[in-house]
Amino acid sequence: MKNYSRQREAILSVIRSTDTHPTADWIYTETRKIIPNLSLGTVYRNLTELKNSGEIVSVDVGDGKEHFDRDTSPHLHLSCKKCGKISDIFLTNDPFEIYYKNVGFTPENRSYVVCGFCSGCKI
Amino acid sequence: MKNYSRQREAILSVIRSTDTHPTADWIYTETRKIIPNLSLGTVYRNLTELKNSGEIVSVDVGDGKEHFDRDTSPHLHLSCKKCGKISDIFLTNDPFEIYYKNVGFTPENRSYVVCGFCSGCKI
DNA sequence: GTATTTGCAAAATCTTTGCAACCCT
DNA sequence: AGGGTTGCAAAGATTTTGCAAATAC
Repeated sequence: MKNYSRQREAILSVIRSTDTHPTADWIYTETRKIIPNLSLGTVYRNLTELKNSGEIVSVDVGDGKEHFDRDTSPHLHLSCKKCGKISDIFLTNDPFEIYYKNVGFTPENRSYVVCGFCSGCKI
Repeated sequence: MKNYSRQREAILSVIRSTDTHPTADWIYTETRKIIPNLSLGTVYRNLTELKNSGEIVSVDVGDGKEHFDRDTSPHLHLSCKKCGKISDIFLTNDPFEIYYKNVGFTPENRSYVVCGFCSGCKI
């Protein structure tokens, strides 16, 4: 670890091209438009590598799939149970920072996800 | 939906017996000590049912498995990447409440999870 | 030249589902 | 009786991994 690869660059560029929160499979499909013989295993290996190096983060919205996010700054995700839309709310500071300090925890990946119903889908 | 069942009661009692954040498989193993011929499918079906009725919530800590929590009040989970321990931090109020109001979002399941390193595992 | 990375395919993991039998009301 | 629930097993879905060939430095 770690050498340049055309595949990794393409995968990263695809993730950076969207403000949605794509899954591995979506990233695979999109990146194959650039590198047609790309394999899914390569996508997973690179996603792991990109997470480890801090270039992307993963978001769990409770649908059983891992989602990825180009934005690594702490922010809040609102996930609508009906339409599936994931909205971002940017935070100027992390309100939980004080707790990490208190217990001596070193945060690496902050995932603040709230599932519920967006204004359009409210019951 | 919905009839009493011995299985559902046993599953719920197992979840309520621990302050860890068990997976379906752990709940299955433990509940089989009470009902030896319980099947895994029944565990999954009841976990879905218990989530829907609001008796438990699920927590995603980024390990690919769904974890469950008997505590349905909003709180923060600190998940250690090294030892795997998940610590709870109880919140007297939700600092993000203002954002839900602002965008008209109706929250149902709040999942605030931070992965990192606990004080004992700090590098 | 050595080590990393890839494509392919098989395997591993976790979760869901079809169905006949069973339990609850 | 009638409908929800179960156990079992098979199927689904997502992610990981072994390996030889290809690529990067």
